[in-house]
Amino acid sequence: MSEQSPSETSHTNATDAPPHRYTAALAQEIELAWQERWDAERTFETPNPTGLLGDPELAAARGEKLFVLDMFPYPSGAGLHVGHPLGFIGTDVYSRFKRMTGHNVLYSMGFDAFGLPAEQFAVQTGQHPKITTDQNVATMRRQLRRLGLSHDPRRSVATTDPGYYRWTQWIFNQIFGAWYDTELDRARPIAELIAELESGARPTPDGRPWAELTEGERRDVIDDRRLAFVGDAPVNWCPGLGTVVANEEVTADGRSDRGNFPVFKRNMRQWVMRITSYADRLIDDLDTLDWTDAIKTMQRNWIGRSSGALVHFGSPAGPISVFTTRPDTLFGATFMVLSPEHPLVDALTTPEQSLAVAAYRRAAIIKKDIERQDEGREKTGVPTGMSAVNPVTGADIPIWIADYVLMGYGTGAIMAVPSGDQRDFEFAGKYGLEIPAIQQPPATWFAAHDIESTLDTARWPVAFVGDAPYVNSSNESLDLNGIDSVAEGVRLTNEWLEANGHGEATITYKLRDWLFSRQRYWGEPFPIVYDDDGRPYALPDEMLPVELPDTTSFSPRTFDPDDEFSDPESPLDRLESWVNVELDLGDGRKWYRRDTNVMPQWAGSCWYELRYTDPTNDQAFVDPAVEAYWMGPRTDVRPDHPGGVDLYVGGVEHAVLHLLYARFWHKVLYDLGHLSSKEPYARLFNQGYILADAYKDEREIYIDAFDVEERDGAYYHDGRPVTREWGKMGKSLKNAVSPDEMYEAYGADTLRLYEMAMGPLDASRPWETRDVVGMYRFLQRLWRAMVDETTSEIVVVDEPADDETRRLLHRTIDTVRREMDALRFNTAIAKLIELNNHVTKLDATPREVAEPMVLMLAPLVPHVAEELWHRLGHDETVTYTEFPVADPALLLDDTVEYPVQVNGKVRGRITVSVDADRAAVEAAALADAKVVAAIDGAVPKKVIVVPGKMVNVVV
RNA sequence: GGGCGAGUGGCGGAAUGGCAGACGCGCUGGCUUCAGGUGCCAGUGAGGGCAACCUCGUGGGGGUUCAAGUCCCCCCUCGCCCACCA
Repeated sequence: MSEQSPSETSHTNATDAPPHRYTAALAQEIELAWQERWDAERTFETPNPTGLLGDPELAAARGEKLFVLDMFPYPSGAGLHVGHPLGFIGTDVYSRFKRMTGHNVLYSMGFDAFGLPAEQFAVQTGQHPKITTDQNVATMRRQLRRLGLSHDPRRSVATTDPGYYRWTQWIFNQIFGAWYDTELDRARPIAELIAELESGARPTPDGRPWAELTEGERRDVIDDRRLAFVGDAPVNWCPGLGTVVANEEVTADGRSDRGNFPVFKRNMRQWVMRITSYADRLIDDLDTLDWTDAIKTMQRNWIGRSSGALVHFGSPAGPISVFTTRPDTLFGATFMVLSPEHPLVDALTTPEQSLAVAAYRRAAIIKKDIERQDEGREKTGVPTGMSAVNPVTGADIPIWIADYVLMGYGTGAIMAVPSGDQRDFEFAGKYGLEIPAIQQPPATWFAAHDIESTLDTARWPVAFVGDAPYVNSSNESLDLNGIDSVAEGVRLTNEWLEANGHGEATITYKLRDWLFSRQRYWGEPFPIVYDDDGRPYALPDEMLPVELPDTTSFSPRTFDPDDEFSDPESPLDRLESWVNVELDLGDGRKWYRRDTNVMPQWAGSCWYELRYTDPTNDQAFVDPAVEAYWMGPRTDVRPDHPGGVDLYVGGVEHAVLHLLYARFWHKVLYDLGHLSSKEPYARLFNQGYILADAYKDEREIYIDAFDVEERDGAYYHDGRPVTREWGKMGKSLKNAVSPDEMYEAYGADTLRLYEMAMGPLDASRPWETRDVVGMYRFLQRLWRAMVDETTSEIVVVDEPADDETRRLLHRTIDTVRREMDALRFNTAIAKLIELNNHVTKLDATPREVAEPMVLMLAPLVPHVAEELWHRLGHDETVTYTEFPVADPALLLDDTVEYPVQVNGKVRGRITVSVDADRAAVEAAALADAKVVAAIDGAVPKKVIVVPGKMVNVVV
């Protein structure tokens, strides 16, 4: 039975739509069939140039390499909503487009599956996190496949797979086995440091010959230099989570990023990575990256490089160093302020002041940052009773403590220059401290503050900051008076400080070293054991991976969130039989204790893009030739191209954490000679978010957004008024739309098309379910233009297209190619709809238009495009079919229409030959009846002709 | 307080300094239908006019230009990031 009769149709179809209309049911049928065929034919497998996935001939035939990457997801148990795959659809469209324009595209998807949520879910349900994680990964793979994403399935990785984290541990050992050579400005293997120490080329810290050091002393010297080391340093202890966390995971109000528990600064022995050694390179190499300025600025601010000077002030407790960006204002430093946590506070406090100081310190420590903010910027502090000596004036200046000076930045102490710093100015004003003028502000400054020009600072409303001549700024050997440049003042002061041993120019960073250990279960174990003296040893490669031991006791020990003095306890500590291990590390069999920390969740995401390139390699984390092929520097793109992924798409929320850590690891691996690329991500594109309305009732509780009714601009739920707000789509706001609903109603191609059409990829935009139907109608019109809805026969004709249609086709090809290349899919879609709307009006669709139209749509709606391509008589997948190329001859018409403006307003339009010269265009414009009427007899002063664009007559 | 970005119809959004509002939603009218829906066709920035057309119009105010949504200055609003960083 090949034909259906009309009568059958009306009985079998409740909606009496024609039997072969492009409906949701047909879309689903097409989509599932093609997804199966792609799998069966291994359509999206991408050849490497060599190695296990190597096929050099196919790789060459596919064309130029292109590596397209998504930020890989965390496989949560909640399932996807339509907001999640926005970026994935974008990269898929781009990858498919690039395959059709002669590129060998690496495109894969992995899962960032270690971390707290899986563990917390496991604790709640009693299910082992491995089980729930595997289930979630499987679910997510299925959901992503249903969208038709063209990933190479062989290259998918999960960070929790021992075959993957074996290499995460191996990289850790590389970092552990490296030190930073500040002269060569790169990391080097620790063996080279030992060789230099042994030969005497590099002196030991205390100058004694290497041979005279005991074995223990040697280990201390070496361990002190490692890029990954166990340090006893102030860390962020979060009792509520039962683990320490990195600075980057602590919010501005001193709470944990996850869980929102209080975080306390405590000294503890923890793993630390020396990311600060790379601070300059992490800033400087941003210039070589094709990233948005917004993200680059965030990274620069986070690293927070500022140049200035360390100045040493004499005091009864010895020299106190302060950091300042304005050493030139030293003559105006009339007091000094220490942070309440500063180690010298006790030594600098007189007995008379000790009660007041102790009370203030206690209050400062208890006060949470959030309370400090509540109090606004009102400065508080107490004097210690002692004084320091200002090195340029020789004057005794009082030492205060105040909580506006932070222990975590600079040296935790400042020189206070009240006339040149607003905070110091406020503090001095409050406590009646001296405010000598050291610069003569310009008249404009006084005018702006509406006061007369005076050096009486008591009448200034604010401190002065900027270039202005110095006054009161000289001693016997340094004279800044009259100089009106801050840069020059800084230079002269720094010279003087260094010459007189009172200080030196220096650079300070906000970036701290990276706290790398966590007292949790669901993470990568450290490949480290300790001997009886507590010294760490990296396990040799052949003992990797150190598998996460199976246990039912994976709950972390958490504490009362406010119990600052609790101590972390790793779940792995409880596994005595795993912790104690007998090994031969080249020194005979001995007992060791394993490290019981796990790595932070960021570890696995620091290098996953590298593993995509060579996922099955069990000899190396990546074959150097494979890495060089996919990620090597592209000097053809720009001379200082650092290499890396060609396009990385993800949300802006990873601006500092993941993107900084991954760059750091990549640079270490580059320094150690394992990589050809200096950076992991050459180009970064931040996609927007899908937003949706969310509604709260009177109790401020979110209510299901789909039960809300709108009446006259107000919103109601069960008849009661609710308030509308705006947020990211998600379960917590109760406004998530599932992709399954969209497949059911329209199919995956419509969903893909809608997400790409709703706006530019980098902009956030609101989800509107009712708008989706527009793209569905477009696909129906497309289908109808090629397939008879009653008979399912192809209705494309072989007669040539008329001239107008052909020209429109080629203009569309020209634009769509450019727009897709620039990731502007929304405008590409608009052009394709225009073309289709034109084709719809023709009596029949010419093949010469139908085929390129299908090919142009293939990246966006791959299933329906494959189906139409197949029905048009092609056996091969569209995936590697060449994308249409516009014929330049058809981009220009024989005639061109010019709007004619009179004084900037359009008054008429003329049509002239495309090769009419300026004079001819002008003559035609001035002859146009409407233009003549608008000019109304006046003599044109000037006629501007913009060739191909327009004419403007000025009268 | 600092940095970055954005303000265009009822809505999402288009516009290398050169015809503002492409494309889609919604809305209005029509065709199809017993009907509803679906589908199709046409119209749709505001105001005026029977009409051809005219006037106004891209957050507000100034400026540059033959020409400004676009460039410059000031202001307002919103979003994001950082925030007593010495």
